[in-house]
Amino acid sequence: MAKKTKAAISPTREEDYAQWYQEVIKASDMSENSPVRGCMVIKPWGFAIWENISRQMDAMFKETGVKNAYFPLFIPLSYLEKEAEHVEGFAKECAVVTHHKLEQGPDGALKPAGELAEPLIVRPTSETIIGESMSRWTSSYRDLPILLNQWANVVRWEMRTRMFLRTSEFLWQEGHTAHATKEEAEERTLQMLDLYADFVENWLAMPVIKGEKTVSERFPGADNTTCIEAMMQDKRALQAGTSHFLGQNFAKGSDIKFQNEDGEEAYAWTTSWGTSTRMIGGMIMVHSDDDGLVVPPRVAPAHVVILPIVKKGADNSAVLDSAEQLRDALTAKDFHGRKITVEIDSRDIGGARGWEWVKKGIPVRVELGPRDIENNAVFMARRDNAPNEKESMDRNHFIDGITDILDQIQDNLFQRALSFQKEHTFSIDSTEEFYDLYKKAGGFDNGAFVMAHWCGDAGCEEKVKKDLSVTIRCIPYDNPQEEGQCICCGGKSQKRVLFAKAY
RNA sequence: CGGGGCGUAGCGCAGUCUGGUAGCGCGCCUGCUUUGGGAGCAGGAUGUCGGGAGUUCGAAUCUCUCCGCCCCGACCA
Repeated sequence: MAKKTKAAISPTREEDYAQWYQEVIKASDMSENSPVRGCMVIKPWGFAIWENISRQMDAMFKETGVKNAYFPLFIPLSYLEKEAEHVEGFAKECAVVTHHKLEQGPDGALKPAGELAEPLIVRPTSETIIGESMSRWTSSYRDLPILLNQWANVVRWEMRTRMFLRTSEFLWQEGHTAHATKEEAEERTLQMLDLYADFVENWLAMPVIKGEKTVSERFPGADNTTCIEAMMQDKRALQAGTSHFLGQNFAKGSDIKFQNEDGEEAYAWTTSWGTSTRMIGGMIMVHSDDDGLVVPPRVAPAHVVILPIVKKGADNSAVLDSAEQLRDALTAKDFHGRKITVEIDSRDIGGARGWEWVKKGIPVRVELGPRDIENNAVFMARRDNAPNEKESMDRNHFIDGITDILDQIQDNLFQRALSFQKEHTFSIDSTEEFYDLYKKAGGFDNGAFVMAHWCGDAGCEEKVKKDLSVTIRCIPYDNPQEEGQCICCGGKSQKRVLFAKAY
């Protein structure tokens, strides 16, 4: 008799959320720690999710006229100094290259040699080096706008790292645009924010709240930072993407000038916007459960796993042939621009086989044995249902309906996450109630998203942060103008903002 | 970077206090029996005990030092 285990992942979310997160990643075989501090190895199952994310986002960017380019990994140290706030924001966490070769000492050990005249930093973000190019490419208003994106790795020497959420090196895309007018740049900033929200909601099935950062939370050097914030299952917020209106700050720093229609010299208006492998961390924390990873079908590495019921020593060729035919019938179909991807796992390892796929979060599992073949049926389980919830289905119905099933799972995951977010979002007007809610927050229960009034004063923002470790995640666009009193000082406020504990 | 915990087989851990042959469970390999949701029995393989230095006849165990991981903070473009 099999041992009874309630959940495939130990500890459960409730028992130890941080540890659960680590275990989900390990059990799903997405990634692992590397020998390099703070850097992870992304394994095929994890990288396939990133490939699906980047393929789709890339197509969406291009639909808006953005073109891809590539800029160097190394940035001259002096470039970082071009924008004052930018230096302040980044200098402390940069990897610096000071030498260009190694020499073997008498003891055989390799030592850096050949010191560089000017040190290079490994890019933490590329505004400054892309700005340098843009300044040379821009002389007339006819050269604008410049709409660029690059898929790249960046390095930020973080003090505390967590897989996918914050690693020293991470993969991302960074868009950089330059425009002739302020209005056009602001429009682009919001256009990309909307694109991010669209992608994250429809592909990662994560509901988000769009808004603007407060001054203290802005990107260093930006005039405005917009973001999308999502709620994790521990009720903490995760920023899933940002889009910045940089004003003319970087244009002035990098000398991005052009002559306008009146023949006058003007600085360009620039934007930058980015999303990273951090989205995968968010996806894990929004959808996964105590049985492991749950991946939305649209970004899943594979959609279906077929588990043929094989007997050791017996002639399994009929079952295996039937499995291959089923795979061929499924892979002939398209699902949102990608062929249905099918795995066949015919290992003879008993029930552990099915659990492995549960833990990997594959959307659909299909058992196929002699009885099913006799009845022209399949035994199907969905990852958005309990692991033991399975149904026998007519094989042809299954094949014809597979894209509908996947769409249902995708939709179900989104609706589930949306309900969760709504259930844990409150409007609060009483300071006491606000403090009570967050004072007991920790571990699995980090309170809620709270929509509360804020007077706009940085001191109030700071006080709440100091008292409760709760920050203003954003000033949501969807919140209406309304009279109210600041949750901290009682001063006048025109709008509710989003408070939460954050990752 | 501050506080705490930890590092022993692929994974999870005991052994460390009190120095004396390297252990357990799972996994893996082989065989037989099983098989529609984490199988059973038997046999077997696998270790620079995180690295370095020291104390000692002898170090996983004691001392120093470095590295890494996890948690809580600070920081987080």
